[in-house]
Amino acid sequence: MKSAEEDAYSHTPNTSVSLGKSCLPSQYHSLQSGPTISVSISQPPSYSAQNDMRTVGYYSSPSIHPTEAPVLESPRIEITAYGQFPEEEVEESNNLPLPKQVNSIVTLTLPNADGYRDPSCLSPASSVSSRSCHSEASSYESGFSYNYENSPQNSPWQSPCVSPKGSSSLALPGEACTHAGYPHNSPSTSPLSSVMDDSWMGQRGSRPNSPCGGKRKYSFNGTTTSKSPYSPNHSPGPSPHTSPRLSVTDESWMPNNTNQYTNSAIVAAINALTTDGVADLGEGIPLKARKTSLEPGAVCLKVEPGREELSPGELCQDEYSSSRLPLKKENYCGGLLDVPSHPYSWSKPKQYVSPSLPALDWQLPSSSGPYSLQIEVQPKSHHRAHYETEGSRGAVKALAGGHPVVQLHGYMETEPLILQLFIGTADDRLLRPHAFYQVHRITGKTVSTPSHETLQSNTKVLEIPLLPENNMRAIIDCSGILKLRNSDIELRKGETDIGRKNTRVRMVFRVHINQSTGRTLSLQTASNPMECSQRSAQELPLVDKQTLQTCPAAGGEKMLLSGHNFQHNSKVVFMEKAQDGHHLWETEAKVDKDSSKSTSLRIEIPPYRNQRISSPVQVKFYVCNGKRKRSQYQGFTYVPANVPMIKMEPHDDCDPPQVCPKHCPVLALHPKPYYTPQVMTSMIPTELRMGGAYPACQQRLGGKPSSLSCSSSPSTSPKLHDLSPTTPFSMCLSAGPSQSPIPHVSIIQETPGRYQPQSVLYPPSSAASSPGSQPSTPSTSGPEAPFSPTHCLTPPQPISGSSSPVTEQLPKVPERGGRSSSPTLANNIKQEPQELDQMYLDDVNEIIRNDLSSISVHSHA
DNA sequence: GTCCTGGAATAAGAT
DNA sequence: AGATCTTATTCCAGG
Repeated sequence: MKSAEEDAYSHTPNTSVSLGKSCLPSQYHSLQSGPTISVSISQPPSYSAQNDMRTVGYYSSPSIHPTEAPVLESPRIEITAYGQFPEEEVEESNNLPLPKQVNSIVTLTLPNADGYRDPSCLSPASSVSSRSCHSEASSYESGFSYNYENSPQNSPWQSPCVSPKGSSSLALPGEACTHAGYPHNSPSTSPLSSVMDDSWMGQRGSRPNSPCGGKRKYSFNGTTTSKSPYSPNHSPGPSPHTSPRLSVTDESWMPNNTNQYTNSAIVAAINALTTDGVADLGEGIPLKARKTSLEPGAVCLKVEPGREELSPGELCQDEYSSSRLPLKKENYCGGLLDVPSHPYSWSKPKQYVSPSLPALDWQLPSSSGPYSLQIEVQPKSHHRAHYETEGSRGAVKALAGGHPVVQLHGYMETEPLILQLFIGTADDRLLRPHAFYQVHRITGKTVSTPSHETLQSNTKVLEIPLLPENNMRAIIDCSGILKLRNSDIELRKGETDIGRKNTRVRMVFRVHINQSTGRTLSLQTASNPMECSQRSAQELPLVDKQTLQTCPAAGGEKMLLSGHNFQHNSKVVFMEKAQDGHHLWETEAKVDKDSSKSTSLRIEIPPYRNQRISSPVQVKFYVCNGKRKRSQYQGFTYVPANVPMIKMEPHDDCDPPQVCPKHCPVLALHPKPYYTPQVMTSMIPTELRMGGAYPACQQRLGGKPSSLSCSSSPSTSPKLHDLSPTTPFSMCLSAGPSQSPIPHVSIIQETPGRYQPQSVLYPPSSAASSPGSQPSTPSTSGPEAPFSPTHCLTPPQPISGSSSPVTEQLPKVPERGGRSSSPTLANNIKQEPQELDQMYLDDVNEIIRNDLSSISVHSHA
């Protein structure tokens, strides 16, 4: 079977896929013996499949072509969808589960056969994990490799910001399998999947490692199979065993990349054609995630009745989700999930009625004018996230017991607001929704804070009321963290981050304040990083705080490190790396073992290798408990002995400002020094707002406000993001070419092994929506491209607004191709590192150095 | 019975 | 290619 299967995938030049509800299983199986996959959807979906349809439409779009696949030589999969929605109709087909078109044929061109399948990537039937296949494919395709070396922990912090180039043909088999296996989308309940599993993975171990085969053994039992495999509604699944989890990689997770017609695309298309509302319920949410909140038979996210009252923002941003919602509720969630009664009524109109809210990956300020969103009580640095296969592991707690607390200061209105919470990344790149973790709503007796779960661009967002009577303060005792399987996420098209060792997250809070001017002010703040893995939490040292940020080159000063898992024999190593990642210097600091505890280490700053430095030098240090048990890098700066205090600009790597700790205690306590880029970036919007254009160096310049250095939140940016209804985010999409005279801003971020410049582009509108405008980042438009347009166009305001100077929001360039589905995505293009040749890199660095230099000089002056 | 947790077994991956 | 160490996931069991 396996061999046959592989064969089919490997050698079949043309694959015709027709999705058919009833025949899928068999059809799919036929695959094993034949080169042709014929899956037909003969039955109109009885669920909302807009997403899927959209996806399909996207894929079926004739204008889209895999950039890398030679059409003539590529294997082709023809999807004959009966009842497929035309792309244009998808959006308005909320209530049109039935196909408006029949026999639409989607022809997907795959990379040529050779590259199309990696011998090592076995079919689902094989025991080879798709993950490995996929991962390999991804890396391979991306042309990058993860260099964990750069980080003591091999951290994810360095996940490459590379967009997949598209064809992960290698993964095709697996994905195809996966999807084919769940033609009906109802991942969680689809009996088909069970069938598939049984027949395909029966040999596999209980551990699903791959999306392809990832199924728990218990799901193999025949009972899992439901009688009505095809209808989510029928989802038999009373038994939890029913599809414990399906591959997260369902179409919903697949970003649509223009140039990614790979297996993923195909699978996505297939799924789209066959998926029912269930699947897309959590379009971005892994089945399991949905499962957590579902009762048997209900395959959906915790969509409470109140869900209907999606915030405008949501509606706007996730038009698809909003459109789907009704269906979902009606079909699957109605009455199943009730929100605990709370004083706060979710049905209450949301305060932020702005049609367009900033995408989750946009960098927003934590304060503006009188308003300031602050995390009064930080969450513990460790929180073991639960898998979909596990029960909840409870709400995130605060270090001193209790739960995190967030408060909006400066808000004097009487209108309640909504506090949004989602799980963001904690690496040294721009804050963005974490691909491998999702916020998980906790309910129960112990939860005092009402919450409401929504979905925004594939990211679950918890909405919590901020009430004036509570002083706009909210106790976050309703938020847990769900871990998605790496293999599932990594298979998502456009996803460039890797899950392995990418276990740090931050809780990101947002609030949207409607101002009298009619504008909406969006503020955001992020918590300190939290380690979410069991092992890491137990073994890896973690530095939460450091009492010093800088010290004279002579060293000798004492610094107290606060954190976790410090050991008696913990070592603290200071080191310096060159831009190319080479170690320039490394030395061990003296640890005062007598005064050190598991949560604190007192060390003596070692002298810098060069006592005659004329300018501050950025170095790093980490705590080491032994081989492979190192903390993340912590930033530190050596300053010239005779230079008392300098408000330095970031180094080439854009590290945080080097402010003498003694002069800025707050900063000194700041646990994470590596967020400057975000802040800097966040500054841009203001510039744009003010004048439209901003100098390329503005980020560097603007990023240094003292407030920044003392900001309690790494992700917090000092600038205001004033949203105006008239300037919907979407406008970025249609932003006139006349804007952004200087659309290109470069910043340097540390990446594995070296410092790499990142480019943030604010291309003209045309570029934004034009695939071709994003040469280096297919993923940019990829994952969510299909949705983006809608999203952007959703704003009630005429796009004319787009002609106005770019949005005030600073669209952060999504670093994770698959993540941001925001329309802005299209506008913001992050050039992939690989796109920059060293020469360019050098040039950029040089320029920045010069700028910084001069700035420093001015500072001194 | 459902949550929460803490631990740990085990497979997949990385060295 | 095999051994060994890590990390990711799944399971268990107790409160």
